[in-house]
Amino acid sequence: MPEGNFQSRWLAPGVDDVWNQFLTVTHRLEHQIDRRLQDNHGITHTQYEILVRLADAPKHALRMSDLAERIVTAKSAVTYQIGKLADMGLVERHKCESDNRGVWVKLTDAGRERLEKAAPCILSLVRELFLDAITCDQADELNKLLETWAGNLDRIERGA
Amino acid sequence: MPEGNFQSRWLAPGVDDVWNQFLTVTHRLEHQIDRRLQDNHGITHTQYEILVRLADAPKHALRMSDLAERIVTAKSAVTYQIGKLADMGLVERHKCESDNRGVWVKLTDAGRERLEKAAPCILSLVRELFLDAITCDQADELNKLLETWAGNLDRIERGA
DNA sequence: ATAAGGTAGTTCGAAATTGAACCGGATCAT
DNA sequence: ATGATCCGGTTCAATTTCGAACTACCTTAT
Repeated sequence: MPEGNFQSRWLAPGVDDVWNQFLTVTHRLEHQIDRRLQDNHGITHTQYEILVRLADAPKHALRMSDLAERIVTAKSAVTYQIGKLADMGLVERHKCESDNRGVWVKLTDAGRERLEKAAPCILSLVRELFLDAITCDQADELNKLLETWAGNLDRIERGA
Repeated sequence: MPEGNFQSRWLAPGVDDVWNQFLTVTHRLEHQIDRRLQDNHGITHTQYEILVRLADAPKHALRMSDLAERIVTAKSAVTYQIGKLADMGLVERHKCESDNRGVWVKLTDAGRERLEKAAPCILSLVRELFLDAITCDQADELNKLLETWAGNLDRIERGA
């Protein structure tokens, strides 16, 4: 650390930029998606994600914990959001027969409709911003990277 | 949409997975970083980012607005966080001579020290999780993608 | 059977983020 | 210069998130 200058390049040059760019870009992506979803369809990105997960699930229903795991948030946040979505009529809670502690969350018809209306809008944005820039080869490459990162995260989360 | 089944594959197969994985992985990455930073160094990821930006800036100082732009949050959030960091003594506010409305935020010595202690910890995590998985070629490739995405975001933010 | 420990979900309080409203201080026209 | 407008930053209320504590239920071992 010569002449009192602060160490501003933290990693190998170039690599350090990748990380910074990565953070910035992901923030900006989330921002844009959130804004468009909110403006045009009255739901947040989190809520949209919940609807998508439910739509993808068999019988369009999931347990609270599964939902929490899939959208990567605290259980309490899921309780909160499902409360809001239920108030909007987009989702319903059902008793779980096999486990009396459990709750099934099910997409309602209104929820499905809302999602079907929102999805094209948001997907066109995702394409425009994110996917159109990627060739098939790059998508494969990126996918490999994401798998690796996911694996690393599994390991760390287990180990820590 | 045959036999009432919901359209669960939104994009071309594979591509759609990339997007989902991308969201999940970024969330999990942020989570891990936040947790480690909080547990070991008593600052949040946002606060860490602010310290880094200040350290990188000439004279270790930035204007509030610049900071807001760089860490991609609302101005009010920056006001809030700088308040906290100032309470912790990691940062100082200074009058701006050239513009009496303005505020310079400057890293204090304590702030620099805190950052120097936290950086290796968080960087080793970033390496372990994120960077070690990348070859130089992949880093270049990823960098190109990020540039493109950033460009797209510029365009959209301008246009919308 | 029953006690011990684990799990599902909610509740609660604290912290963070946002957008809108606001307050000067600048800037630019006439 | 002076009035209109713009810009930097703060304040405020509303929303969201998190973690810890809690309740109720399940599971397992003895």
